[in-house]
Amino acid sequence: MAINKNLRPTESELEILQILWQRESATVREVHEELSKTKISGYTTTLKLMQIMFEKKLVTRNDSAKTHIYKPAISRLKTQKQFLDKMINGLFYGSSTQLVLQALGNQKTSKNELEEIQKYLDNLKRE
Amino acid sequence: MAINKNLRPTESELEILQILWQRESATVREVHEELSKTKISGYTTTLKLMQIMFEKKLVTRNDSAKTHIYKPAISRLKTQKQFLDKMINGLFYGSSTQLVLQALGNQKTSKNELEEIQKYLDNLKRE
DNA sequence: CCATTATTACGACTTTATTCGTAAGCAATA
DNA sequence: TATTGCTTACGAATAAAGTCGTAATAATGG
Repeated sequence: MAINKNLRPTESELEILQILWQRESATVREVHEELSKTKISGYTTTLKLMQIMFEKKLVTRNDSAKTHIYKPAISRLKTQKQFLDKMINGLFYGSSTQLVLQALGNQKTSKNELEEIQKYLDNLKRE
Repeated sequence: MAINKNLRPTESELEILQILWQRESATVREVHEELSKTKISGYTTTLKLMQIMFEKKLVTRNDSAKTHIYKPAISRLKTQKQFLDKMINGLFYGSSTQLVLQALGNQKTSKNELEEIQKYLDNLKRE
């Protein structure tokens, strides 16, 4: 009876969470508009997804007005960590260093960003 | 008729690929033994998965002998990159730097590893 | 007050992923 | 040669994710 399976958001749910994290809160309509910029699907699809997310407690909602207002119920950081860990273990043989090197190599990273990372590394080394 | 959808390996498929990348090649039995260390499922499940992976061209196989021998058909690096990119875009708003900082913060990283990363960063900056 | 529009609720269908049972064949060996 | 065991092939059941149609209801404007 689904007591409390540790829920990982699915891919579609993640897209919706991304929007909610950015906007703090949003209606189904607003989320759907945003999603429509990059993918096609019906309004009721978005609605249904958000209702399911509510049941899973991935979002909260204020239903005092007819048009409900949704907010994320899980934190962006915690979710990122969850997925990062899965990826490190599932694809990088448990080595976060490998993942970091890959990530830096893949993308173009600006000099400023590189220095930001170096500063961060210096701090880490001091601890 | 499934011409050539760009196939992302599923979670189970990734587990199998991990093993194949490590061993270079393996039989279904060998993969299954390895998987059994960390999860329970029947032999034919592993078999079926690997057959599907063959259809999807995620692996190749030598079926000249009765017991087929499987090899990965996609590279570890390419696959890591594929998933990294998806993650950066889908969860880190396109910023690989954010992902890197998160990853370093999450896990315990040894001093040696930190220095390895720094060396790598120095090289990157020079380019 | 009535017609129109927007919203939620709900159920059903589709597709993809995972799991396994069963049948058939081969190969070693008693 | 029978028997046993390991292998592949295949189909089907189950589960999970995503999609949408339809109905009911609330809100709004003439």
